[in-house]
Amino acid sequence: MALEEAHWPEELFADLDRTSPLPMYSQVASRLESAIRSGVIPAGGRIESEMAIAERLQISRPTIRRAIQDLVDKGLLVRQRGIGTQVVQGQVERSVELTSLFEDLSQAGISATTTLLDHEVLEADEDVAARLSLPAGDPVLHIRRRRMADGVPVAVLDNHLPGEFADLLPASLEGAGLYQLLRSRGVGIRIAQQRIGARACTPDEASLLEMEPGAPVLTMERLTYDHTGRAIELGRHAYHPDRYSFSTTLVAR
Amino acid sequence: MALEEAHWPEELFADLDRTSPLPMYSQVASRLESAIRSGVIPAGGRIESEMAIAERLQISRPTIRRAIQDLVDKGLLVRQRGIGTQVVQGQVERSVELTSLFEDLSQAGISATTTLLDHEVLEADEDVAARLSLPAGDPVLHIRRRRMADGVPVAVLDNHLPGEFADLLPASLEGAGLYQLLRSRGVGIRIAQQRIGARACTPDEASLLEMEPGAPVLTMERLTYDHTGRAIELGRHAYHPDRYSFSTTLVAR
DNA sequence: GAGTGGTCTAGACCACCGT
DNA sequence: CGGTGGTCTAGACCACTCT
Repeated sequence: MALEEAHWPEELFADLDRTSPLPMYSQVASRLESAIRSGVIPAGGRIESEMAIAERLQISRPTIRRAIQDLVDKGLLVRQRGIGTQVVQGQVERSVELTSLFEDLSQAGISATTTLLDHEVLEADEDVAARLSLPAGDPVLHIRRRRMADGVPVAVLDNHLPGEFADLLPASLEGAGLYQLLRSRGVGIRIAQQRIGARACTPDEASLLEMEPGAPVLTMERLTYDHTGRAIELGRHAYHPDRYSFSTTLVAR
Repeated sequence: MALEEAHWPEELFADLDRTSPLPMYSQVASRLESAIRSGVIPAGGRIESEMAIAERLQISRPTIRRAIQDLVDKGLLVRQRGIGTQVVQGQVERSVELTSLFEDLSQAGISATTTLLDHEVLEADEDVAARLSLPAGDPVLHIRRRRMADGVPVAVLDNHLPGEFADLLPASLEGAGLYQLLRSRGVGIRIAQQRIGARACTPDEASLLEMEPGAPVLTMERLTYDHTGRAIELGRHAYHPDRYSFSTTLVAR
């Protein structure tokens, strides 16, 4: 039985721009990705070989290879030596990148609002200090917020940050996401280690999230690092499980 | 203030083997990783430049670059153009790769045992069929298991697989992990899309997991694909939240 | 044997950072 | 300015699969 052959419309790579600040591998990957997501290249179908694409686009094989590898790492493509490269079957899920809850909601077209519940500078206890790679007793900013989506409470967010962020204004924290504020100060989140679990909600959370006391909440503890590898933020969050969940896609190397 | 300089013991890369079936980039990466995890290269410290390592090891820069990039993707290193490459601060967490619960437990030195609760061949309903990319009505194997760790119940695992796996023996399902059985049949899991949430447990789950009725459970729905991109398994699992949680580390690209 | 992806090489130019 | 990582090239050899 013959595998589906790949014949792509010529326009697919029509607007590649060698002078663009975007790297060529990125341009090729994004065009391939949209062709896959739109079904132009069908699920289960084979794509052309690396050499064939390289020759067609007049781009070297390593560059094409990198574009394809990026999509393999995203879980859209699968490769087999001696066979070729195929599109993964089944609908492709848009995976959660490293984003904040605020950005997740905004991107879904949902208006997110925030209520600031706590905003104080404390001396770091041993646990928080160790997580943030600070000496115990150093000042840390502690904030606690409630996040609503379209008027419905979704999560209670509890965060600790190094003392130098103590000047984050309460007003600004109600108007934007934390990562957004940090980015505007030149601090980009690069790495996040997180642990996801569940427990019964506290009485406090029950009233904030408008749940029955003792009802389940989804919890996430997240430690984030910036582009220099420095610990920036420790978050302990509780989510209303009917209104939020975590999606990821894993790819074996 | 001077940044910590990197002077590595000469033995670090002593046993690199060009004739090994393991690629050079993999050998270099694993040695760098253990040097970081063991503290030989301290947290926050800078490593040598790509060119310096390449010259020292007599390996080309692209190969060294790939080794380093693998560790960046794992969240162990951070790179800045014009500056160099540094180790991320804070203790490095061993992140969850694409593994099954059974393997997770085994690797932690915990003895995992399984009780088979259900084992039947059904006609796929529309939902299951769509997820597995099968026509509705096709036969599918449905299994339900309870997983114990050191004699304590940890999770209830509910799975659907394409009908061709209907010959998986009940006995073998009690003695090994599902992925392990599939691998021994030549089916390797390559991609997993998963959604993690929480809810109150059912009465059935309460007795199986030895919990109070209505207590919170951590849930995961996972759809896995093999190396050819074909959907292999749909899992719906419920975990005792005091005995299991999910850890991941995300890296921005 | 022909074609595929997996690895590796030896260069090149660039953008960016520190001094 | 020299050094760093980011991108790109044009080859090469290999292991593997299908015919």
